[in-house]
Amino acid sequence: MASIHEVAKAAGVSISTVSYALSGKRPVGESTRARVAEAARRLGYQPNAGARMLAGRRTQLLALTAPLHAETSAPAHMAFVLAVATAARRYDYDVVLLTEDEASGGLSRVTSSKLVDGIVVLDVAVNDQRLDLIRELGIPSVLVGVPADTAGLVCVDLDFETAARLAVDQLANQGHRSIALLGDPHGIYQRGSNFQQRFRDAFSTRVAERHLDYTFVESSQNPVELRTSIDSLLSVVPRPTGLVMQCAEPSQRAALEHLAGRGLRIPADLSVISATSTFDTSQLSPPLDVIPLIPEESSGRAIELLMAALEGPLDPMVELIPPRYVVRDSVAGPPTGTDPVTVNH
Amino acid sequence: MASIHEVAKAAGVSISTVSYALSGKRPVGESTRARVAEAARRLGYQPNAGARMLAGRRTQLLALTAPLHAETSAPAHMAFVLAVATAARRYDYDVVLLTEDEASGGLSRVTSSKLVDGIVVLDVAVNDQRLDLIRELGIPSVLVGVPADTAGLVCVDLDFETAARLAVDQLANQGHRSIALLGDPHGIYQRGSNFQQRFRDAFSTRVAERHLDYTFVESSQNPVELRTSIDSLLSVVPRPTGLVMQCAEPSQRAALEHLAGRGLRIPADLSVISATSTFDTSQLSPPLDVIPLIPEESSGRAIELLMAALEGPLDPMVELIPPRYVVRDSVAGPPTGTDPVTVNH
DNA sequence: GCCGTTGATCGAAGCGCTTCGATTCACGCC
DNA sequence: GGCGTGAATCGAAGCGCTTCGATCAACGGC
Repeated sequence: MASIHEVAKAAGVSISTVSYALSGKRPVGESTRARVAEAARRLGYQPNAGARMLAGRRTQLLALTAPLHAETSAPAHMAFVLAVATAARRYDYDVVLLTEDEASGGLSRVTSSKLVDGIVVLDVAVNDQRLDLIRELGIPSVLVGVPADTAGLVCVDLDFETAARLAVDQLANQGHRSIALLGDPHGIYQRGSNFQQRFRDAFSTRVAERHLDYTFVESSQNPVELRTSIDSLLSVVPRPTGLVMQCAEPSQRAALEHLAGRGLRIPADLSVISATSTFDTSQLSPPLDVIPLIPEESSGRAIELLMAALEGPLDPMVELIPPRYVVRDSVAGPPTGTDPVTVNH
Repeated sequence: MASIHEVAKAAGVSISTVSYALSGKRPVGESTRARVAEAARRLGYQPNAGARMLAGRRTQLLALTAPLHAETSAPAHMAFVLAVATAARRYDYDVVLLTEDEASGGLSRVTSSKLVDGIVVLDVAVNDQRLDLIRELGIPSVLVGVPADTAGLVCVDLDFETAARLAVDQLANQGHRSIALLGDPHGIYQRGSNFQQRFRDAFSTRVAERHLDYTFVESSQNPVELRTSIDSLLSVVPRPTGLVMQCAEPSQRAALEHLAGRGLRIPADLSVISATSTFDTSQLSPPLDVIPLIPEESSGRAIELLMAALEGPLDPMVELIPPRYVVRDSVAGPPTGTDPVTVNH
């Protein structure tokens, strides 16, 4: 509750000296600085946020726009929201959460009332309605994700195309000739969620380049449908010997489960790679090779860029974070002809 | 970008008149009010947030503190965060997100810098470290959840005790004499998440009151462990004929799945109730009877109370929202002796 | 020894809004 | 006809901070 005046009085200096001593925007004598710092500490001084916004040019607040459809794969979203908030704090920024219905209205509101210094856009759709607004708002903004039209935008994301290639190549290099991709449920592609589409498309492109047999199936929350999908995968001829799972954690768990039930040993009978997963695959059985999607990484980089944009205009760009391939115990060469597999039915 | 001065000039009045015309805090002539409103609209006037905070006594900002441990059952949390933000907007409030590590530090910061008018506490632990701080902060606050010590606090939550009783009674009244509860994974109880404990404890109390045989097992993310738990449930003598699932959606799905695999028909062989679920159980097979936990309800009420607290001090209280029981197709009487069940092994 | 310099500090002007008197004007009453 | 009354409007004082000159003292060079 202490104001800058009280700190000034306690330290025996003027309020402007307090301001400079605390912000470091002008040199202040060492002893003075120490006295001010001590007084501020002792009084528990916290600059009034409103006054700061009004007088300064920074509000120390960021807008975080994340639709957060209750249905969407929430765990991953949550991790991103969390990561953005945490990263922002490293720069002394707090985050104002803008959701769903308010997506566009909220952005104009917090922008024109000068509540926030910048915007982080999460859960970017391929054709996102928020983007035109972002473009015309002219306020520093960074997207985590890559929409169809990136003109005038700063985007950060994992390089899903490379990730897809990495997955394909890993299997191809081990000698697999027939591979499969277990993607997300239909609704996710349909909704235009950007990265799943990018991954899937790059995957099929790479598979063609490597001249592999390729099967794509969508997963499902419904275990019966999921099993049907997996069964249909396994009945493809030639049977896929490599599987990439790019879907939510429960689906990956359920898929492993079902594969085990079908008598398939991983990696002896089937090599499996978990792709763009935000969870810990070392806890699965077997621990899966994984190309992780690390929310802290993309979000952290997004905040870095946003902070740079606050200093001065940034050129539009799309920054893709190189994926990593983590080896565990789920990939090997394809089963040899002399070691035929029995698939339970 | 228009300021109140420009609106005043455009409408040919003083800035104070603009302020009163827009806020309605003093009577303004009808024609004047119309002119002001029109000018504001035409100029796209949005009051400067900082100036408002500084001059007024409201910041129109709420702190939302939600640990959001990345591991915790995220989907439900997300829904609550979303619901709070949405409810706040109905009162023209925005929400500043405070997470994890920052839980306490963040609260002091946004409070003493007068950034926020009030606090919503989510994901309350039985013994939550944030609560002492909340108590001494003396700023309007509402918890969604009920901690062990509610002294001096305003809490809102579903009445989990009644929900538990409702579930037990529903089965007991149908004639079931042996029932089981499939709870959350061990870690959740251990972490002190409040409502799961309350539900479990009330459940066992009620079961004793109704003189039923009772089995409790924890669930697991790991499908193998989950199945083991369920198997151990089913081998209890007398075999439970009623099951209440109070765990995350994937576990409920997996459990149903496994039960079907074991050859148990629902509700013919086993009656099942889904409790405190935030998802749509009508999409499961079979559609489950459910005692829903509705984030919009608790969060909405929390915001209502918080708004009341902003008007004037509220007496500490614990407001429990009565649960509802939704009938679908998963509960019937216990199997009769003449209709013995074969359980696959 | 005087002046220009430089570094440290201060004073004051806002930032854009809310809010509290004060003012103005039209009206009706004695 | 003067005055009280009340509604409508205005002016100005902050809210607590940042920031831009201005001031001041100490110092070295001539």
